[in-house]
Order: sequence, then C-alpha cells, then structure tokens
Amino acid sequence: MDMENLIQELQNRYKLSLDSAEKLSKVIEVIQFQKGDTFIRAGKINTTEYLILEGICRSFLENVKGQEVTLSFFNSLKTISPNLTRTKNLISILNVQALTDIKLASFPTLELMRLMNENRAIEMWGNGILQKELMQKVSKEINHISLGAKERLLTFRKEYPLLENQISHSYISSYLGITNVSLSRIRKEISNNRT
Amino acid sequence: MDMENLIQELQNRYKLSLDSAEKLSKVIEVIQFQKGDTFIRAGKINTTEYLILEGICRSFLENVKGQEVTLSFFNSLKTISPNLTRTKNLISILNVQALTDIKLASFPTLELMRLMNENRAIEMWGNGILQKELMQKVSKEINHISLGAKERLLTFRKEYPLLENQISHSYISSYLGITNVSLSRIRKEISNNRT
DNA sequence: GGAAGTCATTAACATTTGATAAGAAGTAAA
DNA sequence: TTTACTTCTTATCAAATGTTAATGACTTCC
Repeated sequence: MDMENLIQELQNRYKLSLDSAEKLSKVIEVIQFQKGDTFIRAGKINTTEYLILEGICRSFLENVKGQEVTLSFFNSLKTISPNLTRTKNLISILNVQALTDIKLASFPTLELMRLMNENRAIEMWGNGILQKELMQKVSKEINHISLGAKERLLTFRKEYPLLENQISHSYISSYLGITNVSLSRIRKEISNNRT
Repeated sequence: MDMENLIQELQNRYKLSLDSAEKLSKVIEVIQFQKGDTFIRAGKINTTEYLILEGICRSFLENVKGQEVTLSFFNSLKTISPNLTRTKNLISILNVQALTDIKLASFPTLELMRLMNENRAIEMWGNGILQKELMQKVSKEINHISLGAKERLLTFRKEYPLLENQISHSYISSYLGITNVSLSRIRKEISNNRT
C-alpha cells in the first residue's frame, strides 16, 4: 500500500480530516515481525494501534490447562486496537501473535486520540470497536453452542476464506475448540461428501 | 429493598453523587413481570436501564435452527447488563425474559447519561463496562472451548449458586450448550462421585 | 380426586469427538 | 541425497454427548 492509499485508509477508518490523516501518517511506523512472534502480550502494557499491511495474526489466551485457545484471526487491512485488548489500566488481557511474516503500520493510540480531538468522538470510536467485538463474540458463542464441529469448520471457512491454506491447522483447531486429529477427520469427511 | 438502599446501590453502581443518585431515584419506575414474560425483544427499541429487585431473568437469542440459546442469567440485585452493551443504535440485539415473577427498578438510559455528565463523574464509563462485558464473554468462550460439560456445570454452579434449584433446567442446559438429558445425566454423575 | 400437562430422570443405542500411536508428506539442514 | 523435524493424516479404541422413548414426580385445572 502506498502512502496516498494509506492516508485515505486512515481517513475512512477513523473519520479524520485529510489534514489530520496526513499528520497521523507522519508518525506511523511500519514494523515487521516474523512468523511466530508474539508482539502483544497478556499482562503487558499496550498503547499502540496496528493496521495489518501484510500477513496474518491471531489473538489467543492460555486456558487453565495451559493450552492456548485462539480467539480470532486478523488478516490484511484489519486493525488491532488496544481498545480490543486492554483493560482500563492499559494492560492487555490477551496475546497477539504473527502466524506468517507480517508487516504492520503502527502508531500510538494517544496520537490518534489527539487528532480526533473531541472527547465525544474518541469515546464513540472506542465504544464502537467494543460493541462490534461483543456482537461477534455473541455470534461465535451461539455458533459454538449450536453447531457441531463440522458445521463450525464450514462457518470458519466462510468467515475466513483461504486462511485454511495459509496457516498451521493447530491454530484453526484451537479456534474451533477441537483437536488437530478431529479437524483432519472432519476435513476428510467434508471433502468426501463433496464428491 | 427500601429507598435508602436503592439510592446507595445507584451511587455505587454508577458512581454518582448522593445528590444525583437521589435525582435518579425519583424517576425510577418499579415494574413487575410474570414468569415467562419476555420484556426486552431483539430487534425492538430499548432505551431503559434495569435493576432487578426480585426474581431471575435470562438473556437469550435464537440460533439458526430456531432453538433458544441462553447467554446469561441475572438475579436479584444485579443489573441487567447496561443498555450500551445490549443495543446497537437503540435497537436491542437480544431478548431478556423473566424466569420467575420479577420486580424491576427501571429508568431511562438518557437520564442516567445526563446525570453522569452532570457529575462529569466518569468519562469513559461506557468503555469500562463494555470492556468488562467483553472480558466476561472471552472468559466464557475459553471455558466452553476448554472444559467438558461436567466441568462447565461445576463452573456454572460456582458462578450462579442456588440458581439450579430455582429455574427450569432447560434454561441451564441451553446455557451450557448441552441437552436436557445430558444435564440430568451429568447431575447424577456428580452427585454419585460426591458420595 | 382424577385428568392432562410439564419437567426431570433413566435406559438403550447411535453419533461425535478425544486419546494414542503409527505412518505419510513436506521442509529445512547437513 | 540423506537426516531430522514438523505437520497432517489415518486407524483403533475409549469416552462424552446426542437421540429417542418410556417412566415417574409434580403441578394445574376441572
């Protein structure tokens, strides 16, 4: 993505004036991580906004048994905001990890808030992100309760097309809440039925 | 609950001054519903906050198969989750139903907002409760993915003590994501092991 | 008190998913 | 190319959960 497109993206995404978007673009730092890197950690302070330019990430947490549970995936042009991950005191409650080599546009949340200027706008922006996330969670919860593993995989494919061929399947199974072996079995069942 | 306690409850819950809490208490309307009544409906406008004085409610939604999925329970002296967390553009995104005869203290969300502004008590109050709600959802999601039905029932019992003896079990099974028959079987297993 | 209805339990069987282990396919390093 | 390593697949068996149906307990209504 070139600079002009990026500025337009910022304008749309954060409802900024052209002027503000240009200012924001000046403080943007493009950073890269390697496949496997966990760049936001639960329990650590996180005050940076990320826009994915290339690659795929996941958010995850450990359960009581020490297994990692994948909560959601982020791919190109998705944002990862501290609004999603942090508590009041700026501490992140979840981990975010690169599943491929990734390139991110990053900038301090504070800078964005400064440019948004009005408190009302900042609050609505943050609330909007959270509300959207909540609705997604409700939807995932209902899916998970109502559907069997096979149907959940089909739903996953609709929601994240292509992803199944781009990342390790263990992340997908921990997202679906099944074992790797079950995932493999279900993949086979589905492909057999499609014949 | 007498008026004095109610006012104190409002103060704590919404971080209002005594004065503001008293003002709020003046616009409170106490309403009653019968067991089974669904008094907040998905898709309908809702602009009201509720505090449960007596009884038990649940929030729920229909899944694609037409079955009702219970999202959470609310019992005495809990607020039904704040309007902000269950509406989008004033439209409710879920149903709330009385599971016993209930008595509610209700007041307009707008009035609460007005009083909060007056206090300038908490900017970002909404952000805080949305985040709290989100964390609860994340926690339930991880539980549901990581634990078997028996462990989920035990978790449910810790989170909602007594509830199991006060409401129809079909609501509990639809909350846990299992069938009524499985719930009954698991109850028996647990009580046998406790011997 | 009896009849009808609802709900929880139990049983028998089917299906799904997990656990373990072994093999196959792909990838990276020597 | 060989070796080692990881990941996905496949097979077998065990455990958990769903389905269906019958029964008993309890309420409600007449």
